[in-house]
Amino acid sequence: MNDAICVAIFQSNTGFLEEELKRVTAENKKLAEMLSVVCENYNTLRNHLMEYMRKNPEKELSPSSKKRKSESSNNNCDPVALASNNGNSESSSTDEESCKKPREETIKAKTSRVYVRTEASDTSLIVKDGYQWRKYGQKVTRDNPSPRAYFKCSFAPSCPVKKKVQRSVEDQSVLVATYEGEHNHPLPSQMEATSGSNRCMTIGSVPCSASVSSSAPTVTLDLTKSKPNNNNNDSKIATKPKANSPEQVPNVLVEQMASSLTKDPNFRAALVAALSGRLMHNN
DNA sequence: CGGTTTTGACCTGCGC
DNA sequence: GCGCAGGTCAAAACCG
Repeated sequence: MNDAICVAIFQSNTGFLEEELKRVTAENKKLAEMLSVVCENYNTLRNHLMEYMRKNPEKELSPSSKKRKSESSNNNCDPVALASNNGNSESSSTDEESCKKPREETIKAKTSRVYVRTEASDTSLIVKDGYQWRKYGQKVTRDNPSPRAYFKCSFAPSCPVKKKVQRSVEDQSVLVATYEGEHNHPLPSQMEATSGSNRCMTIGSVPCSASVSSSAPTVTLDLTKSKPNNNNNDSKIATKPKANSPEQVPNVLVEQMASSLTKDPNFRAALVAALSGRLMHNN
């Protein structure tokens, strides 16, 4: 009799574990698909850049008679940064260093840029990255008809991080978020996740969070899928016409980006928060 | 009522 | 020195 109970318990546990294994496998697959989408977006942008540069070979050299700062060349041609980086946003900072005054070098400890794809109809300049931001200004800049919004991190009063968000000139559905400085506090959503209530980080809803480390690749996120179902996410995320099929993405590149992402502590923290949040939610 | 957003004014750096 | 453009401030409006 006891044996029968033990067997029943064992079988139910096995079933549960199998179920869990299937779920984790599916989740793993989902993450791999997300990564390939990131690669795909990268390639799309790069192709756009190549095409653009082919069509306007000299335009780059004379954007306007006035070039106030190196940043202007840095800021408005996002795909340039993307492509020239070849997946490494460090090049943008080397650009800055090459032509920046020492004063700025000392002030700007770390800058990084994140590309977020949103609905074209979405006029808000909100990039959900897990942190709390307070908007302190908005300005229409010369090189871009869409306004640029200025944010400060409001989670910690002493946090020096600032963020600029502006729509890409090339693609209005892409938000370009430029981060300056480093957070001196943990990710708020991560804290919430560990306390059992993550507010916005779920894998299925595709990331409110993007890596902002300047040593990490520039990342394009696709938020056009507002809320795919957690469990049957078919991951047809990219909405733009495809320049490259996922099969064309070189494995080396995928691996390179994957390793860059996994090396980034911010990304890992966000991923852990998201996963733990989901697991807790499921259990 | 406190926090956030909006928005015009102001400050600052840069090119001419 | 002047004008322009980006960045920031701060008062008012807004919102939960």
